[in-house]
Amino acid sequence: MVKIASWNVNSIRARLKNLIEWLNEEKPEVLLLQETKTLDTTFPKSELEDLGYNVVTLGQKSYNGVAILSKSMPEDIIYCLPGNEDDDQARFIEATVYNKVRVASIYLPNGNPINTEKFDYKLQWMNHLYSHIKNSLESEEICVFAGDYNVIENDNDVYDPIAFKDDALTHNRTRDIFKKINNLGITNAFKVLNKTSHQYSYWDYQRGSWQKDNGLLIDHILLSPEASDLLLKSGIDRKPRGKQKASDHTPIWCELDI
DNA sequence: ATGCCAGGTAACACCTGA
Repeated sequence: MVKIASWNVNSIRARLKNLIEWLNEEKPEVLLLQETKTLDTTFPKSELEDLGYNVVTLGQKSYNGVAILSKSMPEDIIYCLPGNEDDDQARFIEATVYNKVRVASIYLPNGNPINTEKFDYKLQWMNHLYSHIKNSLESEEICVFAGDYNVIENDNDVYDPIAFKDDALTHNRTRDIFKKINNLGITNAFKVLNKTSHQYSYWDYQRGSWQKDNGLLIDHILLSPEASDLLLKSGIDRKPRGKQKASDHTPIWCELDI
């Protein structure tokens, strides 16, 4: 059994204590990180290596940043979304773990406000991701595309759909590309096993959103058919969001029969 | 319409996030 988790930590350095505590409790074999917000040179690599993880990072100063932690040695690492080589934002890293599982850590652009170049950038980035996933599926490998998608797939994934109309996370153009990705033959690891609606992975720091459960489901683990065949369990671990100095996102995870 | 909160950077204010 291999447990693969994804967590937007909102700064690896600010979250290191919480992260180490969670790794010691949950012991995932693989963790995909987003919004590490620091350069590769200032990433707290040795602290995580001390827990038995191999660490590969794509860092950036202040913003973005993704990483892969794996108890097996990551191989065949790519540091950019294929076809998007001109991107200057650190939002994608992918590697092979356990000799046969292709895992990608994805930090998809937020895209707000709509009707700006930020939204165009998001849609363009999503189109590159669609092409990459389409190409990857042709390999018939075990593929796990996980991360902060910044997509609210439907109105059951948001506490107040009215408040999020005209938002880049719910916009029809955003949802249309996400639907196209899912229609390639992808399985959403959380949703396929957890049918209750309004289960969230993100709660704003503001307005007491956590206390009121005013959340969003925007973190997703998407599986290729070969990965879906191995899916045992999945879930969202709400515990870290309730701690002191929490990230605004909480980990999402799945277990594969490997 | 704006700030609410949190993090980073740089400098004690401003940017970004979702």
